Amino acid sequence: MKERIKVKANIFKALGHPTRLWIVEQLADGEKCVCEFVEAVDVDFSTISKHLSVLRNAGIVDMDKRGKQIFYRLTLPCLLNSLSCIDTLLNHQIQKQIALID
Amino acid sequence: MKERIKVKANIFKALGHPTRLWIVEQLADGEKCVCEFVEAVDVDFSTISKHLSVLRNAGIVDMDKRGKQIFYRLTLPCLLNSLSCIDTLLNHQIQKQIALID
DNA sequence: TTGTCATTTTGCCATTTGACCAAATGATAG
DNA sequence: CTATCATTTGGTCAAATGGCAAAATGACAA
Repeated sequence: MKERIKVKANIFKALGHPTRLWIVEQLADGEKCVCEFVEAVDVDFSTISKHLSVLRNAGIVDMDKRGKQIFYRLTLPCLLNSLSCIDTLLNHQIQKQIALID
Repeated sequence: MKERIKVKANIFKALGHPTRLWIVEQLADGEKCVCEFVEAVDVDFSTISKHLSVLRNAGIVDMDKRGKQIFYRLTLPCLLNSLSCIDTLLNHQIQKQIALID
């Protein structure tokens, strides 16, 4: 009961960083190699690796080693689709921020 | 695009703390007074208050002042219902943890 | 109005946790 | 062995957490 909510909060926490959320969204299309992430983001190689390990520990992604490269994929592809309410919330937030600028 | 993902990550981050996630789940039934949270959790009044402000800033809850008390409610009640995939993920995680103990 | 109590938020401080880079280590292909 | 791809470790700086005390806010009585 208490343990359950901790594990669940940990899943959300893992998604609660722009770079990690971006990685997860990239994986919506299918698996990707670590090197692809590194090319696209302007941070150190080790930083991406660390973010991937956070996602792994939260159980959001799985890894698959093939040859020299390591490929990551979502453990549950439904993850992003099921968050439509979060998107509604997001749109509210964006509107609010725009209102603040005006 | 980049701003969008930051705001979205912030919503997840807000949900990524056991106490805050617990609060959000309590609000599934409807609005609650701050004092009700404090009674149920063994932390300082100010700690709950701060968690509530994090949820407010993320746009997850709204507040409503009535008399001496302040009532909080979910801005979008769909929030909890739409997270079924997270629950599946959670069950996987729980199973994994149980497996580690055995 | 003035004072007081109850409810909640804020400010300040100490501790912990998280993020990032750089260097070191591990694993695998050629 | 060497080169390549990825993770781990160490150190440093920023952010999050939580407790305590003080400040706001509103209700209510004198």
